[in-house]
Amino acid sequence: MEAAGKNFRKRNAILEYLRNTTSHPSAETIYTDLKQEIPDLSMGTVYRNLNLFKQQGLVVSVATVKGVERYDANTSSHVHFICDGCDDVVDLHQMKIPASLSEEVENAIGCKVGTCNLSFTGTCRECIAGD
Amino acid sequence: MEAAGKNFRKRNAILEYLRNTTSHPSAETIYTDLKQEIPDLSMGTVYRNLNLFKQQGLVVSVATVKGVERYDANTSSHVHFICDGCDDVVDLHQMKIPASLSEEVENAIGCKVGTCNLSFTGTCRECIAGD
DNA sequence: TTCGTTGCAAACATTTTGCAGTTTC
DNA sequence: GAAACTGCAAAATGTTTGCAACGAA
Repeated sequence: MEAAGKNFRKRNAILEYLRNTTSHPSAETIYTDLKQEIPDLSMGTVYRNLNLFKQQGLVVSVATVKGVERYDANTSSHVHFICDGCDDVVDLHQMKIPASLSEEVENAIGCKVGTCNLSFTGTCRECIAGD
Repeated sequence: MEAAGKNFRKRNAILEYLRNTTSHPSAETIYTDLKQEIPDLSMGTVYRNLNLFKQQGLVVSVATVKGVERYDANTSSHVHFICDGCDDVVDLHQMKIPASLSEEVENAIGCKVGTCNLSFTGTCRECIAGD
């Protein structure tokens, strides 16, 4: 796959894990889940690869919830709801961010915009019910 | 000021500091700056009071930039631009978030929305110039 | 053999906390 | 004296990194 690449089993497993979920997991969650199929996986590998993916633009960090970074392989900018109760991060695909907003920001302060992030926090339906 | 309150000198200094700036400082920045007028200030006090203010709704955390939380005494929801180069967080008062968006989210997934956060990341004018 | 990837554990940075001392009422 | 605030330092938490070992070309 890559120029001088080798031994990608774990790297690919981490990327696949992220591509097959919409739950915006933390490094810890990825590690714990993958550990079951790959017992000799280490946290260092998870973090190293997550940072690599971020550099390559394959993965973005969508939020930091209570001090913990959350990752997403869906890199197109979309809207999130973050529950203060259960820390769930859910996609709101039905809502769109007008691309024109980024230009508006660039014109306003003369910057170059890379990403745009819109998120809501509050209490999710389950946490309201469970009280 | 408060029911059984006492000895608010440092607490008030921290809150005033936040109210007199638009720079969205970190706990560390607040500590370092205030330390000059209050030499016997400690980080514990800064963190303890920031968390208290958050609980009371006097202060919000607007972002986590490179693992460091950033605070703002302007609790009305507004838009931010975060520079990847110098980590500056700047207000974009000219842009407004329609309040109707929160309702839209609540209707979409049956949650209760508390806050709404819109931010852009990229490179600020100074960092573009300085390269 | 060479070079990238990994496990492990130590290092690091940020934030929280326990405790004893101080201040205000 | 009671209750709240604070300094200090230790602890807790999340993340990064050095190093030796491993695996694929």
